[in-house]
Amino acid sequence: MGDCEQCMVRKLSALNVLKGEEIKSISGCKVTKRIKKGEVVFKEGDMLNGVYCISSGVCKLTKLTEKGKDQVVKLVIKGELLGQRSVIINQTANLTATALNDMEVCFIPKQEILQDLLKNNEFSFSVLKRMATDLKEAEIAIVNMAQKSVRKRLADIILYLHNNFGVDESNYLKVPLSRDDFASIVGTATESVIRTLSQFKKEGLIKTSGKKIQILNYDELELME
Amino acid sequence: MGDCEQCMVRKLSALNVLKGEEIKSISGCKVTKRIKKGEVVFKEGDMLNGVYCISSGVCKLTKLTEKGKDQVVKLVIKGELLGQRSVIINQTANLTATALNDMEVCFIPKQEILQDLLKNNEFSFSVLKRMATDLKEAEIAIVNMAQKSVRKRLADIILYLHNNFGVDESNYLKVPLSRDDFASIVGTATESVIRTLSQFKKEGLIKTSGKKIQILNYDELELME
DNA sequence: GTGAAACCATGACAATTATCATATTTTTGT
DNA sequence: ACAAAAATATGATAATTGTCATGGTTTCAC
Repeated sequence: MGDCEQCMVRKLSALNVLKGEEIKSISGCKVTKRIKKGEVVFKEGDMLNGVYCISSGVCKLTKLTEKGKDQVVKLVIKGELLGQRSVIINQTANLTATALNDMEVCFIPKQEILQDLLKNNEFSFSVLKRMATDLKEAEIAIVNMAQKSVRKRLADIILYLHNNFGVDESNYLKVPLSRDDFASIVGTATESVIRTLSQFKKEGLIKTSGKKIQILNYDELELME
Repeated sequence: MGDCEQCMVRKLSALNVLKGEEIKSISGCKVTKRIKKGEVVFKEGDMLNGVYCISSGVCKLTKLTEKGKDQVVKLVIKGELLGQRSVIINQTANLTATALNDMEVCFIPKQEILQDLLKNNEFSFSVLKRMATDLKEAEIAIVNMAQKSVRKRLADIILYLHNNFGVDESNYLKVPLSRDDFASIVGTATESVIRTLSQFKKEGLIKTSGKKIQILNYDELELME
């Protein structure tokens, strides 16, 4: 149960602009939770009683399609808030949040956040800016989904994982995604992912070891049309 | 040059929560513009000096892909603000706005909006709620792009146009989209749109007259998988 | 009104992606 | 360590979608 005032993660998030009093208040009512890999933080349709500030770990936000498949909409990382949108518009969650590795999150009750939003203009402007950025990214995602091939979308997500989540000591991507996860990010069949990764291997773009992936030719992945 | 205080369109928008003083100030500095069908309001990459409040007409927001195609991200209608995101995060426009029919818009300078956002908490919370809703819709669009067939996406947009923009006296869709526009909304080739519309005609789902489209079987368009 | 330009339509074919079947490998629980 | 379960891999084939070519229609400026 750390002190929010000192928390480095908070300083990365929209909560960074909160003042002493507000932070003390959050410190007093927040609840720290550990979430294991594969566990669900909240589900599409849940009414959220607060937001989650991610301290460590990575989480996927998915939406269930009519065919019963999951589609990943966004990967979320330390320093981002989960569930803020549902709290702001007071609706049930639009997406399901599932941990991709072990996570630590701080749960902050809804009324605490709403109170700060209404009182502290700098804070609501800060949340507004984050949301504007999220919206911009979502728009880009729409265009990519609509216009890029499965092959290119898969190359893109590999590069994205490399750039945003880094590599381990032997240069393999850190985030452990299954072929199924890749499929639901790219929006394609699992077999298509497997086939395309095999193709990438043949072309010397990547190499794999079990489910781990290492980039061999960054530039060509990026330049792929 | 109407008076914003009385403006019904403003009352539909996020500007509805502004108070007397603020509205008078906007009334004094806003500029009303007429934009003809096909004209560009602003272009991807432009630095916007304000936001546009749409009084009448419909406009498409597009993004240019690497292949040089336009992808429609959103259709925007009376009562919505254009360019708010760019103004809030102080970046160049991410999308191009083009009039689909003759439009009337009110241009409100950036500093006016920013000043109100920083001073009036109710206003920034109102904008925040709108943006949260936009984000939710964008997420749904990502899932639809990823998971639905061209055939279903085309059916969806026809239903959307019917529900949101209505029909004329002979039941044809009011918004005049070309096959090209449909293609860049659905994210497919123009020929695929034409073919699929022909298919819909054969199946008795729609009928056409020139470029105008009329829905004959709403339910089946909706139930299509 | 008329000719040019833009738009719509369809065929033929190629490329991409999905689906189903069936091995093989890796991971996991005990 | 070992069996069961899950995940990965690959082939065969079908369905969807894209591309190129070509011709007919509508729209619009003059």
